[in-house]
Formats: sequence, structure tokens, C-alpha cells
Amino acid sequence: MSSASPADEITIKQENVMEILSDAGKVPPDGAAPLSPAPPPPQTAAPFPMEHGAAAGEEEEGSAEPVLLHTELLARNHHAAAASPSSSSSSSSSSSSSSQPPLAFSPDHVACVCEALQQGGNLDRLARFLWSLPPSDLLRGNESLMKARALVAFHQGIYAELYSILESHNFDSSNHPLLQELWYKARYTEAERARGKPLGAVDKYRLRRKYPLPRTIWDGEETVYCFKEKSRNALKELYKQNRYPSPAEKRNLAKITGLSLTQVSNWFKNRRQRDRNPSETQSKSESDGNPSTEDESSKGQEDLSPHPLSSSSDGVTSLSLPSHMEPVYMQQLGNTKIALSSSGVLLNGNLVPASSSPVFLNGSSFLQGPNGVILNGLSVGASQPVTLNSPKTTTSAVSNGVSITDIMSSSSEDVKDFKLLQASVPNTAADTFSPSNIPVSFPGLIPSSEVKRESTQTVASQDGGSVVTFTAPVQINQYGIVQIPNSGTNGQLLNGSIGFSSLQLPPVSVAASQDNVSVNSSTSDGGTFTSDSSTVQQGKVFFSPLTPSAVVYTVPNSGQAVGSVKQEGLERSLVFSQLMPVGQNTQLNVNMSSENISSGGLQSLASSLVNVTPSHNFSLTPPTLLNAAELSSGISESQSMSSPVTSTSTVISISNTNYATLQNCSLITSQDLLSISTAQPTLGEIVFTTGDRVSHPSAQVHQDFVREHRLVLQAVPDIKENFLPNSESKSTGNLMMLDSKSKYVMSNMVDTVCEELETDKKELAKLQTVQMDEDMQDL
DNA sequence: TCATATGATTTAAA
DNA sequence: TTTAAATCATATGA
Repeated sequence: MSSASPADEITIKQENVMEILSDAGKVPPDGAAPLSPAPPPPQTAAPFPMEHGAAAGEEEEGSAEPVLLHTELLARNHHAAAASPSSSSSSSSSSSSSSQPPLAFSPDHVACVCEALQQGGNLDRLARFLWSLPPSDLLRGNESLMKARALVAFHQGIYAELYSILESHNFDSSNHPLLQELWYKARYTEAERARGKPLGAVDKYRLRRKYPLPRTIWDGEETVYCFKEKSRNALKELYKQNRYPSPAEKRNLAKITGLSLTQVSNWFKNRRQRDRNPSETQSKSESDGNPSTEDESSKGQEDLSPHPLSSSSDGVTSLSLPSHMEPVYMQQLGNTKIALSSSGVLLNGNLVPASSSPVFLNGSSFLQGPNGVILNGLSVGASQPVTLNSPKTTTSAVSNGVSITDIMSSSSEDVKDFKLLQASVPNTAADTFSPSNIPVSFPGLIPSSEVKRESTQTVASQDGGSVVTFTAPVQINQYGIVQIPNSGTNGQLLNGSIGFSSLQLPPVSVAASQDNVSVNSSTSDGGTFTSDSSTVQQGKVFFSPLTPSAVVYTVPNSGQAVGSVKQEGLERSLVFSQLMPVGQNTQLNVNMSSENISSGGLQSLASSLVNVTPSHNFSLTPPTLLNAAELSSGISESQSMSSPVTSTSTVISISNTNYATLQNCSLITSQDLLSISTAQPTLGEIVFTTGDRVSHPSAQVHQDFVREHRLVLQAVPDIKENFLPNSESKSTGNLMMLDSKSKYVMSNMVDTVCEELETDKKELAKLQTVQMDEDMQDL
């Protein structure tokens, strides 16, 4: 990169430079190296604290045109007289001669010297050094040199020259902050001089507006209150999803936004504070021009802080919330109970932020996670108002005690609202809470504004002819998250459980790592869900991807045993598709951290369906109640639960005492089967290795598999900015069949999505590359 | 100039 | 260490 050939030398008077550098006293101990006539290896420049890249980039041009330049120092440099024997004595052997042979410098060397002097802060010396340089073409455009000249111009108060320099050269973004400061400071200084008194903040502001930064030192991105709009948007997006980001999320966000971790933390802190105190300085502009969505999400998510949970005798539990917040209603029907912490749902030690929406629980198990709402087996995306209507909605289908909710998506300007047209709860005569007028914002993976596509699927019940129609929005946010709720290929809902017909993907075994239950996908004949004893002891049932990638697990045969799902501690989310039989009073732990969500998670590909029968007792309690120890005892292996589960299938059942975390889970079927179908051959061209199959209970998901999924998931970011083409026609063609056994046949929502994703193959490839790099770094 | 918005800081509590 | 609350300082816009 910085290999300067001997021909690419700029010869200047040695003693002159020596004098400048030696006097500067800023030259590193080995600072003489760059001064040696022979072109030193690039490494010699390393000791200089300089941005090597910028200078090196310019050098390439110079190298292409080797020119040996000679300076006219004697003619120009008034410091020539300063040349003294002492300086020559320190020079290297070959350069010094009686005739004062000029020193040979490569542009790299010049840049190094400039940087060294800049770092040293000795601008006078730098000015002299610059003055000594010849008008070399090699040096023309040298970023370090230009920067040095700008600094010198500023230092000397030659602002016109400074502006000229700044405007005439496209500086590397790494130098923008410094040069921008110079630009503004020069303007300020000029104004102060003209005015004769210091400028106030407003004056400076006016100057900034009057003299906007030239594009040569500015990327053009709007900056308001010090933060770039892009960064602010990223912060807002995450805030919608989670008002209390984890440190990892903060770090990730800091990385994304280019802000410091402190800034990110401060932003969230301030944002929460100002949301809490709307009366004070609650900004209406804070809504970022979109008060409807933002306020809504903010409200719903408003209180994640602990609030007393009050339960009324009528079975409706409400959480005390700030007046400006939508109340949280929970209706207990049958055996279904959900204890919610006002600060969110805490399960298995994991906090499930209550998100921005109230939690409605009506008879059917209804859980809301940070990424959406698990409602009667239907997951509602983030920031999406959910309206529950009376169960008698014609579009709703109920089968085998499985409440089926129709999700109609209404597309507003920037919000795709999922409306649960119906949430019927069979086996429970309880009235369904119908907060039809209460827009509920469910902060999910994707901001409502990010909804790209939605598709409608119809689920027909064979026995009752019940049809469930819902829209499955495909959401993509800037983090590359694709959410395809309830999508699946050839999915089937059996016995109230939503399963997907044999997945196109080979069975996958998920290796349990670190006290996690390993789940092995069954063979095509029958899915098996086995838990590693050691991991079970930990009391947690979850999957830990070996790589920070989203993983989709599918179960070959619908109705087969399936695994549950969890990923934690990883930057990337895990996608799984499996059926997890859960007995009554069994609680599933389907936990995905928001962090995972942000990076593209499970939801993107798979629709997690968790259908919980009324008898299920979902206890959403604080983490303390859900420690591993508690769970460990209750977890047993190979407990077939519902009829769909074949004898061959192995399931994990959790005893009553066990809690399951339903976080970011899309659906929970009522029949204790959790089916998450995500995989599709076309998606990401996922490739499995046979070795990863079920044969080995603790087998690990193949890396390729993970990667491929990752690719698919990451593909979204490119599309994020634009909504995906609305292909409702396609999606409407997809049907989810529901027979007497509550079998659903879910059709190819994923296919449709995949097709669209295919169109962005290139982008995907890029994203994959980038993401993989990030993954590697994360690892 | 003023009001408001917003980022940062400080302090106390858990 | 994180968060809430109060507060300050600055940015922004009218």
C-alpha cells in the first residue's frame, strides 16, 4: 500500500527537513528513518501517528507515475541558511554529501512528516515543512498534505485559503470531523473579529446555517442536535422495540449509528425520561413527524418499569400504568393465567418487555413479547395496533379449542395494523376482551413503518369450515429483520396445533450448548425432540446456536415432535421451526432477546406458532421465579402430548412448575404443539448436511445452514428502505387449512417472500458478506 | 430574544 | 452498573 519505489521520491533539502523535524521534537525516536534517502519501507512510517490509509491511497497515484522530484529549497526556503553541519551529521550515510544533495522522499514520507508535525501540534514547523515542499504532482492531492495545509492556514488565520483548501479537495470521511471543526471555527473567528466580541450559541448557530459545510468535508447527512438523523432514526427504531436495550444492544446500536455507547445510553435515558414526563418537555416533534406511530409505540411500551399488578375478581387483570398509557388488560379464562409484571413479561429469567402495547389476554393464551404479540397462536408484529373483536367474527376460525385469530392488516401510511378480527376461545365461555377501540402498538422486530409487505392467508377448517384469514406482513427493518408472521410452506395445523408440513429442510439437530437443552430434529419420518439431560438440568429449554446466526429449524413432518426455541447470548437471532408439545400447564420457553431480534431473527423466516389451550397456565413472572433451578426439575423428556405427535416423536414436556418464556414467539398453538416452520428450500438456499441430522441428539446445526439462514435474514436490510411489493394476490392464494383435527395447511407465504427476496440476490450477497464479517468479529 | 428541543451531567437509589 | 430524576448547556426555530 505504501510501497514507495525509489522512483517515487520527492527530493527536498535534507538539512532543511531535518531541521524542521528535529526542532519540532515530535519525531519519534526512530523518526530519522523516514528521512533516510533510501525509501524506507512503509513500516517505517508506522511510528507516526497518522492516518495511514488516506495518505497511502494518494500515494498509489504517485507510484504509478514515478517521478523524481527535486526541490528548489535553496531558492525558496528561507531556512536554507539554517542548514548546519550538525544536521547533516545525523543524516544517513548515503544522503549526505558535500553538495547538499536533496533528500529523497516519497509522498508517503511527506505525509508521515505532515502527520507527525500535526500530531505534535507544532504548526509552525509544519508550515515551514510545507513551505519547503516542491510543487510536486506527487504531492498534489495528498490528503495528509492538504489537511496539513488546511491546519496551517487556520493556524495562520488565512481563512480564505483554508476555505479554498477545504472546498477544493474531497477529504476522506475520517478527516471530516477535524476539518469541519476548522471550517466552523474559522467562521466563528472571522465573525468574532468582525464583531469584536465573542459569539453566542445562537450566533454560532446562525453562522453554521449561513456557511454550511462543503460536501468535501461533509457526507451530506443532516445532523440535528449533534446526532445524525440516521442515527436518531436507528435509536428510535430500537426504542420502539425495546426501551431498555441491553448493553449488547446498545453496543450494537452504537456501532450502527456511529455514536458512542454513552451517547446511546444517554439518548435512551433522556428519551425515557421525556416520555415519562410528557407534561414537562414532552416533545411533539419528538414523534419525528410521525406522532401516530411513535407516540403509540411509546405509549404502549411506556411502562416497562415495575408496576403493581392488580387482579380483579372478574378475571380481568389490569396493570397500573401511567395515565397516558394504554392499560393492560388480562382476562383469565379457564385455567389460563398470565401473571404479568408491569415491567414486562419475565420468564425464565428473561425479560419480555411489555412492549409498547397493552397486553390483552382473553381466554386464550395471549402473550406479548417485545417483538410482537402472541395471541391465540398468532403473532402480531411490532408496533402494530391490535384490535380484538368479538369471537363471532366470520373470518375467524376455531378448531379444537384452538382460538384462531384473524389478522387483518390495514395499511396505513406507515403502519400496518394487525387487527385481530377475532379471537375466539373455544372451551371457554368467557367473553373475549375486545379492545377494539384501543389501538395497541406492539413493538416488534420491525417498526410499523417498516412493513414492507403483507400477505393474506386463509385458513380453512375442514370440520367446521372455519376460515381464518390473516395477513402475514413481511416486515423488514433497517436491521435486516424480515418478519413473516404465520408464514410457512405447506404448513399444517394439527389438533389445534399449527404445524407445517414436512419441511423442505432436512432435519436439524440443535446442539445444546452451555446448559441448554439440545433439540434434535427428527428424521423425515418423524420428528423427535430430545433434550440433553445435562442441559435439562439447567432448567431451561432453549436452543443455542453455535454461531450468531439465525437458524431455522423445521420438523419434517407436521405433527411430529418438535423443539422449542431459544437463543440467548448471541448477537444474532435464531430461527427455529419445530413442534414443541407442551402439556397442560406447561410453559414454553421461547425466548429471543431483543438483541437477536434487531439483528434479524427468527421471526423473519418462520412463523412461530404457539397455541395454548385454555388450560395452560402461563405464568409470566419476574425472572426470579423462573430461574433455571426451578425449571430443571420439571423438564422431562419424550413426553408426547397431543395426538399430532406420533409415538416416535420425542417431545419435551415441562411440568407445571416450569415456566416458559414466550418471547418473540409468534404463535402458540392450543394443543401444546409449537410449530415453527421457517425453512424453505428457496430461502437462502439452505443446505443441510446429513451429518447434522437427528441421529446425534446433540448434533449441531451445520454452519452452512446457519449461514444460509443468516443470509436470508440479513438480506432484508436492503429492502428495508422500501416496502416490499405488495403481493397480496399471491399470498391470498395461500391457504391454511384447518381440518377437524385443527389441521392447518399453511401455504407458501415464505415462497412469495423468497421470490421477492430473490430479486435482491445481489444485495443479499453483499449483506451476507458484510454480515458474516460482523459475525466473525462478534465471535 | 425567547421558547422549545435535545444531549449531557450530576445525584441518589437499587 | 444501571436507572430515574433533576438539571444544565447547547441547538434549533420562530
